[in-house]
Amino acid sequence: MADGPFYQRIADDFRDQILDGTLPGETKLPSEKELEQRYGVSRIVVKHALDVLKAEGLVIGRQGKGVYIRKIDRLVRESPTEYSRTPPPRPPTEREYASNRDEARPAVAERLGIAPGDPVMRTQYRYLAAGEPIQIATSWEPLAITGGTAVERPEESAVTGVTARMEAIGVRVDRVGEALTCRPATNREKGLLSLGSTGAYVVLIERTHYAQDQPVETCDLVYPGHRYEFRYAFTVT
Amino acid sequence: MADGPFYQRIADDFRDQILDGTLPGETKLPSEKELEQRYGVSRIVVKHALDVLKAEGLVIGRQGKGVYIRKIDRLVRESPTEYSRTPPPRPPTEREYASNRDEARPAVAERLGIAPGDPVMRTQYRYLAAGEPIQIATSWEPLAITGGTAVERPEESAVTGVTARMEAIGVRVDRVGEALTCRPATNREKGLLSLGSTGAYVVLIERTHYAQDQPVETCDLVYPGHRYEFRYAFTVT
DNA sequence: TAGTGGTCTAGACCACAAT
DNA sequence: TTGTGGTCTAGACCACTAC
Repeated sequence: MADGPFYQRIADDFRDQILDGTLPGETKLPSEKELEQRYGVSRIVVKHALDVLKAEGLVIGRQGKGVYIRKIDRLVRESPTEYSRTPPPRPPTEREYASNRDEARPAVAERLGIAPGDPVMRTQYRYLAAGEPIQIATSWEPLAITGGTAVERPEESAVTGVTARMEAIGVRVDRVGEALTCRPATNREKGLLSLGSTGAYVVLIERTHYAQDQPVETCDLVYPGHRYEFRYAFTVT
Repeated sequence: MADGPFYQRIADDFRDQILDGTLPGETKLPSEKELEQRYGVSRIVVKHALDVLKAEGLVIGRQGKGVYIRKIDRLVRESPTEYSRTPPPRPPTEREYASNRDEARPAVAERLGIAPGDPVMRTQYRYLAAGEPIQIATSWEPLAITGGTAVERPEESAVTGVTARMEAIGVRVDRVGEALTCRPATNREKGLLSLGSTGAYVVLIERTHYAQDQPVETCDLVYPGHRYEFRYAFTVT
């Protein structure tokens, strides 16, 4: 068999069986006592192996019941081939939001092509489906563009959607860029997304809208990583 | 302060500092002994906290030296806005590959719109930069399409790239779809990508090429999740 | 009440790095 | 030699679940 420490061998055994579907979601793992006997190690080694799997988000411990394989039923984020100016109907989600004037942090300033400290409108969103949070987002718009207009506050405008709102003030969005990365969730994200304390990683999409190569809005979209699949479609020319 | 168990409080403290950049890459964490005293807990609790951070891929333990914050220098995978038929020059990477006739597994068959067990050409790739593996991929093509042609074996053809090879046998690729997910690495992937035993998660892109809505090739692209950023660009119409 | 996992302690031995 | 992290043991107490 494999060498390496016992706890890794145990974790490796289960990880591959979980990932290849041999052990489907909601399956109960053998009890810690049984694993001690099966592998001939002490309880703490078994727990260490299970802790690894928990931290990877593959299993969930339920006190008094057992350790269960985490069920994965991925939501799909369809990325539009073309970002149209008439956005498609939204899925049945609730939305919480709040807008505040703010000064651009350096990272945001760079994305918006403005100076750090320049005034921006920051809007924070949280999307829920069936009462469960499924996405959070933070958007920044330079007040140099929207300040004083009818669409200054994104969610209190007559029209919604970045392209449509910009269009309403004569700014024609012609390009959108997305940068997607994957990382562990911060404590704030765990709280807002109701993620467990272990095995929580998120997918972060940094999205920027441009009008003639000038950024007019940038946004951090944060998704629970284990719950989503991201689809992109391209046309070959 | 936060409540919850000590090991989580410790892990939470460091996680947020690492993610917001307060603690940059290659920083050495305080020694376990020092953390014991700082938090007033036993060594095993400190180790548990560090184990959580290791499993999340945020820190790396170096025996005899200390625990260090993992450095992140992300490679960028630029996704072409339009998949052109003359692919852009490849980055300076080496490539290993092997092609074999195979029978389609059910999951692959479904992606290719063929029956399970139908003959396919399976090609496995591994890409290396500066000797380090940075990506692995597995491609499947129905032999019903390429069998007996000059491009049957992808890497031994005069032209490379799916669109160009298909073009050479009169199949005109007009659409490409990608589905991106994030998950822990399997043992096989850890081996092929030289990933450490802990904190290893990958980004999987399932990509399919279509010609008139008929799948002509499908491919699993596997990237080390912590090392990559994925960019997508869209034109607003 | 019995079985389960969750947290924590005290201590041992090992491998490796720096000096 | 000293300090570091890596692995493992034996055992305690708690919280929760099921019966």
